[in-house]
Amino acid sequence: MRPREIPDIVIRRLPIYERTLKQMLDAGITSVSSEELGERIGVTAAQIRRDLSYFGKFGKQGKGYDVARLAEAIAHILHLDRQWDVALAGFGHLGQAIAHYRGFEPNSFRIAAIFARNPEHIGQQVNGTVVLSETELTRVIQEMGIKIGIVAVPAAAAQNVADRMIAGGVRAILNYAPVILKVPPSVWVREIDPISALQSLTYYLDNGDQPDGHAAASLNHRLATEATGD
Amino acid sequence: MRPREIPDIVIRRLPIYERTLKQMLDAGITSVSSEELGERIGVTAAQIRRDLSYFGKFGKQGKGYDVARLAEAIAHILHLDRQWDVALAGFGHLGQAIAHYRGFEPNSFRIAAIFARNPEHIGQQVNGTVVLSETELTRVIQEMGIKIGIVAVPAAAAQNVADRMIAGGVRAILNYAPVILKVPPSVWVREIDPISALQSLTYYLDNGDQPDGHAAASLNHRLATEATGD
DNA sequence: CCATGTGAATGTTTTCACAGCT
DNA sequence: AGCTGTGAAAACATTCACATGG
Repeated sequence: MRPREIPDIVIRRLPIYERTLKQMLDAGITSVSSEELGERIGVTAAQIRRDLSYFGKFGKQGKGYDVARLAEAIAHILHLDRQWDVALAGFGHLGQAIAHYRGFEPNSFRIAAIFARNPEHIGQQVNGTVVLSETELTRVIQEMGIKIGIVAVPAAAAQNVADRMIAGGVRAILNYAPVILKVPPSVWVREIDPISALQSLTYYLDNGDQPDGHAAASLNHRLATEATGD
Repeated sequence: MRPREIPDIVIRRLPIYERTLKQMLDAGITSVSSEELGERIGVTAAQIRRDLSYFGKFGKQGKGYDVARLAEAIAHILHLDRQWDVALAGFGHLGQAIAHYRGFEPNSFRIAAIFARNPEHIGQQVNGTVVLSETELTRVIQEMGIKIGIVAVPAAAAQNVADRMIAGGVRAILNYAPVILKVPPSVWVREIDPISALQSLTYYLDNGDQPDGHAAASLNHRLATEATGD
């Protein structure tokens, strides 16, 4: 029998838990209750306890959770206790911002390959990674065994780039292009879509309504929407 | 009595419907069934019909929907039938990528003010918008009547920037910083969090599991993930 | 006959509330 | 006394399935 199916919505909350625990650890906090953690994150204590219960028992009754231990446990569940090579396709303003971002390395990722179409970009280096021609995309991804791709090319090129990443062995894609990618069932996609996010925010503006269910919607809403960056 | 409360999850799907309809229009398609639209987007036909039913009747039995008319109706619901001024805080690699992005104008937004801390950036122009000192943030936002802010500053500065945007009158924030912003109930926040997205993807990699519920999870998952406001 | 719009059924996620352990 | 982990209940979201109207 299967260990029980874990809802994707739960998986999407775990990185926030892990990040918050690491921040607490940096602040010298070594123990935390679900109540306290929930307050920092903006979710209920019950939700945190329920989410964690899918994976085991990490707390001590009457005491709470050991911050370091729980952070490690979640990192392990998410396979963050190793470094993942990522392939970046696209080197326009967005791709360059992604390539320069220093938040990947401390969080288990490394931009291990960058692909551009513009000949002027090919050969440039960012953080020690050389920009390659996008014609090499499938081959290099395959040879390097890369399983994660970031699509930061214009909408019109996104599906083609995704297809070629998948042909090279990519199984997870972070898509910044405003397009719904068609991928086989073995491939996971998360969308980063700031325009959609803004367009849904305007619904609540200027019509005199107060948003309601505000606090509750917070993290869940974010997780549901997967958004984008830019 | 209130017109009935519309779930935020529904609001978050509308921009995708609108975008897809506009793409179809560009392709010369003038009529569409919920079945066909759902297939393009990756959701069920029933979901599209249910979502639209919160707002009225837009289709013709036996015929489907008029693409242009439905796109306009959704744009109207989301208040996209006007242009929204947006304030951008942060002008590092990410902020510059956002400032240069050409996708705002055609989608009802305009980066109307940019704020930086680095003196070398202040005074620069991007698409006709001058970069101002972040010390001016609250005053300028207030004077310009800006209601939407984009936070693209380092994590440590994000809460302070958000507070000052809100003091200036901002009611909706797109947050790129990896921090949970604390905001009053009258303010909505959506998170753009690529690191979290990647960290949830790795759960599914390398453990031999096939993703399941994949197709169904797609759009909903993305929507669920974005978080915020509340 | 086709496809919408929607009650009813089903499925999923969150919250309640408390037994049980420290 | 305090807080976890979890059955059970409630709330929420999706899908079914069909009456209805073009």
